[in-house]
Amino acid sequence: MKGKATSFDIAHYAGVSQSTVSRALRNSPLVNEETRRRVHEIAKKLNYKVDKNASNLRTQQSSTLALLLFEDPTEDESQINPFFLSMLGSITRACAKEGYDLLVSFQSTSSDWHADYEDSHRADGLILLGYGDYIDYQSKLQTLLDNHTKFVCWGATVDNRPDLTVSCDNYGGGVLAAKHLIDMVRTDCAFIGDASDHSPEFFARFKGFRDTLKAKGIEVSDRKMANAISTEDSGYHATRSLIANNVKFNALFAASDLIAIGAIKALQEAGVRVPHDVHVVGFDNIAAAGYVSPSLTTVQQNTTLAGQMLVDNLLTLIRGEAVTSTLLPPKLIIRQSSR
Amino acid sequence: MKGKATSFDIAHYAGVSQSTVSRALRNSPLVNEETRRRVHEIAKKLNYKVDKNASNLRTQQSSTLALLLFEDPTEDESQINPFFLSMLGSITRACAKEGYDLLVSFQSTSSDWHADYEDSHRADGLILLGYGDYIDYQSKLQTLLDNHTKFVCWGATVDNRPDLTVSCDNYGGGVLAAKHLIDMVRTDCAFIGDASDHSPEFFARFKGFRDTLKAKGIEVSDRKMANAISTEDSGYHATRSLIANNVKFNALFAASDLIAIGAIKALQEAGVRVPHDVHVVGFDNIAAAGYVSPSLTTVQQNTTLAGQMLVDNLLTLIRGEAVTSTLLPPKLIIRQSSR
DNA sequence: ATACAGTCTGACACCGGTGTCATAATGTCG
DNA sequence: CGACATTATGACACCGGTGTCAGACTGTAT
Repeated sequence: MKGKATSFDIAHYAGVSQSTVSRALRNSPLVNEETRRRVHEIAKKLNYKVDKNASNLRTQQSSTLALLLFEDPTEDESQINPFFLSMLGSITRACAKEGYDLLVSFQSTSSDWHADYEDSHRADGLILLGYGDYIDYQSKLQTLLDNHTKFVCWGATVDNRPDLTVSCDNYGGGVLAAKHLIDMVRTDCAFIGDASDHSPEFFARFKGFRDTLKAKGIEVSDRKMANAISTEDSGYHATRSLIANNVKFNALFAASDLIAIGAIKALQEAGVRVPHDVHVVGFDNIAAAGYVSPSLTTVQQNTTLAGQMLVDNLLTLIRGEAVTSTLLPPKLIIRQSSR
Repeated sequence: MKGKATSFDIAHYAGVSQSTVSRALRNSPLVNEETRRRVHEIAKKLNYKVDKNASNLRTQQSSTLALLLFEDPTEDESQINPFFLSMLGSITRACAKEGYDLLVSFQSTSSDWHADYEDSHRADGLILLGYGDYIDYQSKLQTLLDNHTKFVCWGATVDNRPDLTVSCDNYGGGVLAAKHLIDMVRTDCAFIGDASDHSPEFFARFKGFRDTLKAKGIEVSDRKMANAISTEDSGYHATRSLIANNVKFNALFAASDLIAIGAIKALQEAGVRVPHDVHVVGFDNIAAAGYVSPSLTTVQQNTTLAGQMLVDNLLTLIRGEAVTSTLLPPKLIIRQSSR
């Protein structure tokens, strides 16, 4: 036997037609039980596997989803945002559970992601994962919509299509962080992240935080805010600039754990004690949050559930059914950095 | 225009045959420059993308690699070994660089991984990633060999086929760890990992470690060894059992960083100071190694290079050429846990 | 015996490309 | 002008399955 066995080979050995083999292997009720058993047996002996390309071509679907990861570029390309990695894990498992394969692809935020995975029938739908909105992000999403490409987004919203987004309740997370600091009587708060709508997720976290303090009559002044993207380095430098500007605060809310970790490092280097002098709260609950010293209080996003919802919603869309906007509840994890 | 455009649609608009369209799109030198331009233009306008299934079916290859991740089962399924995640990142990037797609799949170690990705023409080759050897691992690899499936392994060896393995020089890494502890005059060493050939990678690390100490006339007694799989929890409990047995040591070598992190926790809980009382050295250099307190001295595996080599070697095999066994040099990263 | 429903199977078109072969059109040279 | 190489194109089989349709066969009611 040269090359791989085909359904014709099985047909030959079983003494039936290829059509019958195809039906038997898919357990069609049309075939006789005895025939079905014989075909399965021979298939197993020949180590036969259905050719996915032929099958997909005929049925016009691929049983495959594509995960497109958009990342802020970092100096060290091999380091991936741990939060996304965690999502990747849960998405992979969710796909497996639903019997779908997963194609993974990193997209440089600058590059022209043609997102041709679905057009080329490599995948039935796309999962878009990444912070914020990049150059042309919305217009590219619009192209996807125009092409009737099925996709769901994590975090970032799609104009007029809230149903395509699965996201953590970032605003609610910001509220949790603020309430916790109010409980701890630490209301002279700084914020590090991106308080513009350039990065919608970070902005929502900030708004929830700010609004909650405001309700208590406390303002977060512009002086106490610094921009950062979600890397340790960026958080470190943003915090240093606050310190250099002689900004005073007794609590700090970071838009992500990586930022918070960088912030703690900058604070400690400046001789500021955490949590004694400054309470720090992060966002995401990445693994490292439990390892840093002091361990980091943070707002947890349930990545397991998130991955499951992304896959579920996408599959629903692919089936042509409607989905509703999905907002996942955040949860405060209190650790040493704020007590 | 309902549905997606096909090459026939383009042929129609361009006033040429479908054959010519196919050739033009692949920039065959056979087609006239002017025709080629017109076809490309129309294709772009129609948002045409080659149907991968049709193309793959005809050419009998998929431009896709499959990554199969084997993990020791943990209680929290969503947490993936960070070292593997790091590998995943570098493999993804390496694939993209070579113009290949990547299918990612988690395999429960217990489940029957038919590894049918290649048989079903979903992927041209497999990358196997996981510690150690599981039930039937070698026999399953043998099945792959029998089926002429192209694959490469990380770490674990394949009987009689060293060329199919890309791996860190685990033995050399163990040597580095031992030499470092000798330099620090901490030679009363414990080892936590798996000092049996059940887990070949861990065993090699141990051998390099043990042999180096032995050359200095120092024995690592069985009493000072405890088994653990690569989780923080497992490292924690293994260390507690050493402490409970009243085993004395002033240095500890852990077969992985996760084990080391669990070990440090157990030591600290028992009132043992790290590094003052016990020096700790890990293996992998996962991100958390830099975050824990004290930060962890460890043997770094170059995951970027490893991912690249895995992909390169696999592609070489797919081209039908020979590859040689690949061993990557480890590097010692000295941090606070050993000084 | 005839009609008819139910069960099972084979023939065949089809999915959308790719590769081969034949051939038309044009140019070149003796 | 005929022989021949060169260039550009179309026709067509093919990859390996899936879905439709027709029909053979069996059993049961009329």
